[in-house]
Amino acid sequence: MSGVLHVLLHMAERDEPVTSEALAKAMDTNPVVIRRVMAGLRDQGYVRSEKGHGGGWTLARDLADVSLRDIYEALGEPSLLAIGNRTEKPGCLVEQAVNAALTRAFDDAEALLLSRLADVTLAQLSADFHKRLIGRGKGHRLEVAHAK
Amino acid sequence: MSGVLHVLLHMAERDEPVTSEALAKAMDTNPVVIRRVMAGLRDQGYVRSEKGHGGGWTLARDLADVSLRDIYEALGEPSLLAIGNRTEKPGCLVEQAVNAALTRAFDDAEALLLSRLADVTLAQLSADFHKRLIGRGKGHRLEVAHAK
DNA sequence: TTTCATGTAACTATTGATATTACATGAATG
DNA sequence: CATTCATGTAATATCAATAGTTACATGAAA
Repeated sequence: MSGVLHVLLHMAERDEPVTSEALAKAMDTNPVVIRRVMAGLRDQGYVRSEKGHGGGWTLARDLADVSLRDIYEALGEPSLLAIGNRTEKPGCLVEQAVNAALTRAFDDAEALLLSRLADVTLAQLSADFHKRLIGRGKGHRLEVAHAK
Repeated sequence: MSGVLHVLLHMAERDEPVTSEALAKAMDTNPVVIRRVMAGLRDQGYVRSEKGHGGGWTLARDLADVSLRDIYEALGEPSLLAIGNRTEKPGCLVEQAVNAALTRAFDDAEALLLSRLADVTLAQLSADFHKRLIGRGKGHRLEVAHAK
């Protein structure tokens, strides 16, 4: 999630396509990992990919039209909470009582998180970034900001 | 978390100490795992352990005095969220903007979850269990409810 | 003094996430 | 039109965290 948003914002600062290799270097990972993740976003229409010379990844949507929740969903809605119920349909009544209470708490927290993510657009993140850029050197280019 | 609460409520239904072996069988795990987890709770004063014949684990506190958050903290406050920021103190301004937004959302969700856990006591869970018990066979004994 | 139970360190196994390798497809370039 | 560059994807490997196991020590009750 964090890494994907990072990548998307860097792409927004570019006119030409960015290769998986360049992104992988910046994120300190492997190009194939980038392709796997981006493939999901492409299938949902958030980015485009081009093969061959001058190819790579480009944004397919206006930043203002995409919320963090959109991205979360495009990533396949991975589980947000680190803990959960031991079993899903327990026969034991004790466990049923425990599950009921925990599920209530978990669901509420998850719902809040999702609504917070829905409140923030990529455009807002980009604006925040440009605000931070003022008064700093021009270290915003992908390769420079992530120099080894 | 789920498993620990389960164990504590079963212990509450008993007068004599419960052995790690009995609990392990019910939780479908190993006695040593039970001891490791319970040792933490004992150090925080929530349960007592006794060696030798007739030994095992007993509750050390009134169920009404213990909230789910207390148990969570006694377990060492494991991280609640499954996702987080890629790096903690990023030099990249893009990442700083991403982190700031995500951290806000994460912190809010975590705070809500903790407050929900603080609202529920073991006594409430026990009461819910006994309510569920009405109109059901007497399948509440540890070994019966968790028969293979 | 034997049995039962916890206490704990050390080790092993399992699992999920991430990374890597290998090869195929397709687009630009000279 | 062959070469280079880039993505697409399956198969495999690595790694770290969690859980489980073994082994042995301690102490209490029978």
